[in-house]
Amino acid sequence: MGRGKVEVKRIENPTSRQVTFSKRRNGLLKKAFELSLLCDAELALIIFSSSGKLYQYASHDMDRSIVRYRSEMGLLGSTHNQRSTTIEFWKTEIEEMKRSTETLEGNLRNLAGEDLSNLGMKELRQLERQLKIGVERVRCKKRRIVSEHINFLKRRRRALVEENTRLQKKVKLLDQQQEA
Amino acid sequence: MGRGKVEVKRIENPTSRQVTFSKRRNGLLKKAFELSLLCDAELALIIFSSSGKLYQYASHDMDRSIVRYRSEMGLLGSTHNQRSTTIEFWKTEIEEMKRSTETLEGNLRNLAGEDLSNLGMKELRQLERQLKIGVERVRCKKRRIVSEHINFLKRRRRALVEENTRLQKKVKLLDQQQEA
DNA sequence: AACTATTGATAAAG
DNA sequence: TCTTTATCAATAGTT
Repeated sequence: MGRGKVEVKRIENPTSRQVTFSKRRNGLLKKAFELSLLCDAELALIIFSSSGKLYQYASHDMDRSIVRYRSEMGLLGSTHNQRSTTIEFWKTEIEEMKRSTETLEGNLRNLAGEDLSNLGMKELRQLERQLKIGVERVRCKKRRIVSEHINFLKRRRRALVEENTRLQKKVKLLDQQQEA
Repeated sequence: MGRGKVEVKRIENPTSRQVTFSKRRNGLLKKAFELSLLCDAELALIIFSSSGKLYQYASHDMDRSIVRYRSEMGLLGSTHNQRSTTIEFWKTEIEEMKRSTETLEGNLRNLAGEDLSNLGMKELRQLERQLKIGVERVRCKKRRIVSEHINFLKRRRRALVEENTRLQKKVKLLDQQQEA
């Protein structure tokens, strides 16, 4: 995709390697994001450039995904390690969880509109959109509840009207019997 | 890239979601491979389908990349603790963290307007209020950013106007000197 | 799974 | 690094 097809092998020219890295990295991150969103998948992507710089994308939370990966793999190749079933193991588990908790709390604060200091315009726009969607969903749910309640009341009223009619007839009948 | 552009949001139809997942997953894995090869980068990619199946790609070695990622992210201090603590203690710690994580995730889903099924009218009202506050805070922050930017531009403009005036004077002066 | 019409990604150039 | 443009690659919809 570009002018002339490219052979898939290490690009020797450092400059064009860097340029290509930058472009393709962005493309890959975008596609990772789209895949997770479109298909409701959990993605974790770690990229180290040849110069050692880190780039990453995690649809949910990097640490959680890593833990999930580990446990998934653990089930498959469980033969080998006696699992250093020691405090060390649990310690790392806890550290992972703590970090992921912090991330979650950060997201939560953002959604509550707190702690917006280090967000840029782009993030703010996205956040606003997300919040609006949330409001709309909540309103929708409220409407449904109200509507259901109204329907319930309507049915109840109809039943009462019918009951009433029946009783009136009965009364009339009884009156006639008494007159006779 | 396909017939008709596609909105980047969760595909509701399960069949086409699955098909798209399959196609895009392969595309993503291929691109990840190409990036690592072309640009000599270290890549680690973990994918969980919505049904929980694991797919992965690692240019070097998944565990190595994860370790590198962790060290890059700055392992939380956690140098070492006294060994006085028992495994039981850590276990309960973990249980607590898991529970708090679940709560946090629940709140997060609520705030995103997902999973409202077990909320009553009262909770919904509160949630809506919270979301509205969030939206207002985000808008406020946005306004502040825009306003600051405008002020910056105004200052800049004023400075330029002054500069301009000064230069015009200078030019006029030079012209007069030349004429003389 | 295979086929294409289209969109999307990106190599090269500026 | 950004933009533009020409081309190739990925894939959405269809069979």
